[in-house]
Amino acid sequence: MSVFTPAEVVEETGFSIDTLRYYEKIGLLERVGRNSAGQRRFSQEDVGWLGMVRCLRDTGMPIATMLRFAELVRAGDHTIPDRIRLLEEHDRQVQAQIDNLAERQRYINNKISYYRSVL
Amino acid sequence: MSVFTPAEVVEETGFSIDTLRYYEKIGLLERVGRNSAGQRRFSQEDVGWLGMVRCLRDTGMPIATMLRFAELVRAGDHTIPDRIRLLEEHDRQVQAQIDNLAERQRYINNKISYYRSVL
DNA sequence: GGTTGACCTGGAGTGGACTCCAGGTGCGAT
DNA sequence: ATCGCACCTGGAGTCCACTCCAGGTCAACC
Repeated sequence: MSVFTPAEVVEETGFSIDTLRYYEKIGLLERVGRNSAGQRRFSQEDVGWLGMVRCLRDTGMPIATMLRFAELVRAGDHTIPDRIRLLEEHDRQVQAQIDNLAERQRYINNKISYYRSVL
Repeated sequence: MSVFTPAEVVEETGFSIDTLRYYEKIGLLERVGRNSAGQRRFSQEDVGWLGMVRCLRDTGMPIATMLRFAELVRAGDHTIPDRIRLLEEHDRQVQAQIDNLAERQRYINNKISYYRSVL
C-alpha cells in the first residue's frame, strides 16, 4: 500500500500543506500516519477522501457540514442512507447555485449589450 | 422623482441596513441623500445601482472589483469600453464557475449512485 | 408630554477559512 | 560536520464581508 509525502499530497490535491494540517487539526481529515521522524505519510484513502473534500468545498459546502459528513463516513456503512440524504441535499444546493449564476449571467450580458448599444 | 426610505430599500434589494451603510461608507454606494432629520433617502438610481451590486456580488465579484467598476461608472461615459471589458472578464469567470460546479455535481451524483448501489 | 420606533454615527466585534510564524528535528548531500 | 531542506508543533495573525453596539435624534401617536 502506497503512501504519500506532504509535498506529493499538495501536488495531487491542490490543498496547501497548511490547509492539510488545518483539516487534520479540526478532524476533517482523520489523524494521518507518521514516519519514525514524526512526518506525515498520507495513505491512498487519505488522498481519496481529500478528493471528496475538494469537491464538496469547491461546491460551497461549509466545513461544519463536511465535518458531519466525515463523521457519517467514520461511523460505518449503516450511515449510508444518511450520507445519501446529505449529498442529495447538497446536490440541490449546487443546482440552485448553477441556476442562480446562469440567471445573473443574463443580467450581466444584458448590461454588456446595453453598453455596446450606447457606444 | 421618487425616494425610498432605508426600510423600503432593505425590502427591495435584500441587503440589510447595516450592509447598505457599510457600502456607503466604503464608497460602493455614493453618498446617499438625507432628509432634514439626517435620515437616508435613497434615489431611484441608488436602488438601480444596488441591483447591479447584488448581481455582481452574487456572482462572486470581490468588493475591490465592484469598487473599481463603481469608479468607472462615476467617471463618465468615456469609461464605457472599460466597463465592457470588466464585465466581459467577469462573465468569463461566471461561466467558469458554472462549468466547474456542473463538473463537481457529476462527481457528487456518481457518489450518490455508488452509495445507492451498495445498499 | 411621554413612549415608541425608525433612524443616525463612529467604532468595535464576529465568523469562516485559512495562513503565517518561531523555534525545533532529522536526513541526505558537500 | 555542517548545510540546506522538508518537515514538525502550538499558537497567533490575516482577510473578507459584514454585523453589532452604545448612545443619541427626531416624529408621531396615545
